[in-house]
Amino acid sequence: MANHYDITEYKNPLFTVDSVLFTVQEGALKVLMVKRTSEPFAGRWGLPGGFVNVDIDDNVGMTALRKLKEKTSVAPQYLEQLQTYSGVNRDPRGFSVTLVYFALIAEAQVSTHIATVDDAKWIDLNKLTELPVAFDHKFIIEQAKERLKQKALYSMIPVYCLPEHFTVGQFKLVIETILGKPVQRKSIIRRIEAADMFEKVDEKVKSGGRLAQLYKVKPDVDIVNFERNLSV
Amino acid sequence: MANHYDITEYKNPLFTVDSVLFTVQEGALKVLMVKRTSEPFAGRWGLPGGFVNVDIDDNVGMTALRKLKEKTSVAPQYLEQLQTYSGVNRDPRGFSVTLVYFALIAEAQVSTHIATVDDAKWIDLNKLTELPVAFDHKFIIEQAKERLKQKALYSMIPVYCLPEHFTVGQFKLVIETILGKPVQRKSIIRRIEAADMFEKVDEKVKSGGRLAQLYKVKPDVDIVNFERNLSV
DNA sequence: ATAATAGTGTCTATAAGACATTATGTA
DNA sequence: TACATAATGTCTTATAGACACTATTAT
Repeated sequence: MANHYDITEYKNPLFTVDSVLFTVQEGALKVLMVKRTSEPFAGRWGLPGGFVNVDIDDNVGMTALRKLKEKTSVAPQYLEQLQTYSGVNRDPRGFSVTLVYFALIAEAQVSTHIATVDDAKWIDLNKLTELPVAFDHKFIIEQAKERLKQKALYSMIPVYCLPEHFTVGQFKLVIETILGKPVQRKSIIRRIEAADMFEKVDEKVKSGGRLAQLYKVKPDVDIVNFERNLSV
Repeated sequence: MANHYDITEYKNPLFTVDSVLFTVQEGALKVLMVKRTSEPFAGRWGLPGGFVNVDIDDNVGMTALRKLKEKTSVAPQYLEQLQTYSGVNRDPRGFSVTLVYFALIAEAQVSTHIATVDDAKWIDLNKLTELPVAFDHKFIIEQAKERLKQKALYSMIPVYCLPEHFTVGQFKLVIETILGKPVQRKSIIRRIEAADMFEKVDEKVKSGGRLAQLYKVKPDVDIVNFERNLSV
């Protein structure tokens, strides 16, 4: 082919796909970390991820899902691209590029699986400083957390940390955990109504007081973005 | 090294960096396109970009800047990551990954340079359908445009399509061009004051009526995000 | 004086915050 | 009955939209 651009002339950067999978468990924001068995940073904890397998992955989103499934056994309820991190110094093997995904899941969906493996576990974001972490993953997790906090202000994505059926009280707790501050129950109810993403389940559950209405996400709805943030 | 992960075992995906550089010129939103001289898609128009040169690029942001500088001679006033696009079918050479940046520049900064080269030109977004475009770049440009519109609702980034000194009237025109609908002059003035990103220049310019106050961006300020969108 | 654009004043509309009130469950 | 949590009602607050009004320039 004339003018064919021969890629073998170029040193290709190392390309990997990692994911920051968040959940809310016992009123704490947690992130899934994996104990590394191979160099570099063997023995330290890092984000679940790895290399693209061009023979089985149709695109890099599938790489992220495949690697997450290896650790959790299921696909996350929410997945979007966060950012790409790159540099000549972030990996001792040379110039590296990591595409990082940002994911949410209900803890109950994966708790039994996580409990059975010993190389993956939920790390409380407030205890991340104590953990020996590989690469720049601590920094990446902080950026992912900021994105999550921002999105929690103008969208309902925190619902993807909840089980299929959930109450307003549970929703409130998840949002408050993510934001690190209280929000008005009334504001959440108003948004549940305005978003038109949710429907009442014909069932109520105990709550310590009056029975609480259960809600679920309507099938095949998209995330609604509000025009205003909750107050910061 | 024990457990060293040998990357030569893996077929590495093709990794490139492209940029969607927008400007506003004569009341129209335009994007910088480059005529491709090499395969694939030789002769078609594509986004400015190319392969990382790991010997001279410290990170992929520098790749984007280097490639843009080749076409415009200057660095854009605003640059951020848009998204990564990937797939086994988007490039005939095989599985490819493109990290796309999203950039803004004042047209006056580059007009003379663009005029001297014949492989790069500004394409009106409304005339993009007529142009033979390489890869999935048409789709990518549409997504970049959506991001720009969204950001114009809650931030002042459209200012990066303006020259160093600008009037409220010019700012208004740029925002309206990006959003494709009129906005209240008053709303812009309110945000200019609230953002605390701008300062008055001790100079006014002709406008067809009363002289218009010039503004400029304060040095080293960050972009302010508002808690509310302009109305959609 | 007239037209044109800049800039201000101010009323309305919308959605979030605050918080009192009512509802309904358990101990 | 006491208490706890759910759910509603409603007043306040903040900021954008609408638009009238004033200011200043050129012709």
